[in-house]
Amino acid sequence: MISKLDIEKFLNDFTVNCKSIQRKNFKKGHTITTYIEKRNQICILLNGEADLVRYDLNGDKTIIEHFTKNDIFGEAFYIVTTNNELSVEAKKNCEILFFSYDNIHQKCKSNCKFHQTLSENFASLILEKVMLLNTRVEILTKRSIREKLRGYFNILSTRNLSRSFTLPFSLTDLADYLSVDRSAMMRELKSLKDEGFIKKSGNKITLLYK
Amino acid sequence: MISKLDIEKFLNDFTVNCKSIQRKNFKKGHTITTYIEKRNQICILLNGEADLVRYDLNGDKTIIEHFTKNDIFGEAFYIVTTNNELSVEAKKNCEILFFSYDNIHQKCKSNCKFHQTLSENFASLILEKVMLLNTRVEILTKRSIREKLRGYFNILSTRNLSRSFTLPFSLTDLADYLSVDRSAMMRELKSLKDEGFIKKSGNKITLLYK
DNA sequence: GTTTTTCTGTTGCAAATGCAACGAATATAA
DNA sequence: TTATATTCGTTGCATTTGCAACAGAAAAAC
Repeated sequence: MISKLDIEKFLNDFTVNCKSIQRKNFKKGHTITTYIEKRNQICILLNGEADLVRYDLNGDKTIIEHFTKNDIFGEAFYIVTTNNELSVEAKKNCEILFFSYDNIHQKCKSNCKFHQTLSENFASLILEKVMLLNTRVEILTKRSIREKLRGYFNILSTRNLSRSFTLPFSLTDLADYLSVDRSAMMRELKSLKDEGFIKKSGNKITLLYK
Repeated sequence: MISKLDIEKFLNDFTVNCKSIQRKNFKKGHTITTYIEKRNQICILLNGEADLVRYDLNGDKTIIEHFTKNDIFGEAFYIVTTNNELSVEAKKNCEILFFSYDNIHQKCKSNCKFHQTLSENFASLILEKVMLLNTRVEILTKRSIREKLRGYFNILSTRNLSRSFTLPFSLTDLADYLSVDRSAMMRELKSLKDEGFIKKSGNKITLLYK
């Protein structure tokens, strides 16, 4: 089963000279791609950080997903409706691998080894995405900010095999990830601290009770 | 690309006598499976309806996913942590196909045609799940009940190629799907109706404005 | 056909959340 | 190093949302 890290390994081992796979660079702040038409595009973020964002009719911006190194994304995963105007924005300088879902299982003319490996392991790659999405849904379905925070902290704690962990992004972004108001979240963090459930210094959290 | 409907076709065409794929029936109200240990189990709901539910520490029940005919689910899609106690409950009599992720790509000894087809099309099956989850996340990230309702209605309307559509489940379940309080949602539905955004009779909705 | 259960529609009230705004602290760019 | 932008931490206040409760409608079970 291929993991996120293995992508890197394969890229190092085999030169990508296959025409159906493209590699591009984007500067911070630029738009990497938009989900408008159905081109079945799939992208892998090799380096940098990017957000999948939605702009509401009233101009409000919402971060739907946050991508880090080796994350997989693209409009191929979305049912594009006219109501959604989704785009992926580079939060730092990004290096992206583009290819199409349609030719993923086709034999590559240049007999490119990376293409072959990608095809063989595509299922596992998506499976990881499913797991991430399931985690996100489980947190988003919690009814209160407190429950969302505790749910997310528990996951981070389990992942880290420790009661202490560092948040993978800023508190501002955390509020976006949990889809709650930042100040309300800060208030709740303070309560959790005051009531002795967590210890917090900057972005480092320690769970005190189970 | 295999679709949900094709599963049915394959089941009709080929008898499933492969040992690594099991078929079981469950009566309404019974537990189909639990996500506790990591057995990499994958299930396909052939008939009936089921819910993936979570029981909180205080006993509250939350519906995380609702499955209908030919949906795919299972603990293989979850990062199981000790904090989650997830189980799948039959809401109606259910017929389920069980198999393991581990042996999905292994050659089946009985040379079973279904197994082979499943293996070849597994990626597409999961891809559909990703799309469903993305839709769900997009709705859950909306900040107000009104926005959630409008977002969901827009999706149903687009899917149906019409401004009128029937909700795929009860209003009680809709509240669960949107992860909001039912009475608060009813209040919001009433406002939407009173303000002329929608027309509603029972479970049939018509969008009046864009 | 009758009983039992679930679902719908509503409301008053309490509690949680979002909004706006601010200075201080950090981080990033020039 | 200084200037500029972003993030953090906090608060008062308005609004939304959740909770509890109930009666009638509809659906399911018997």
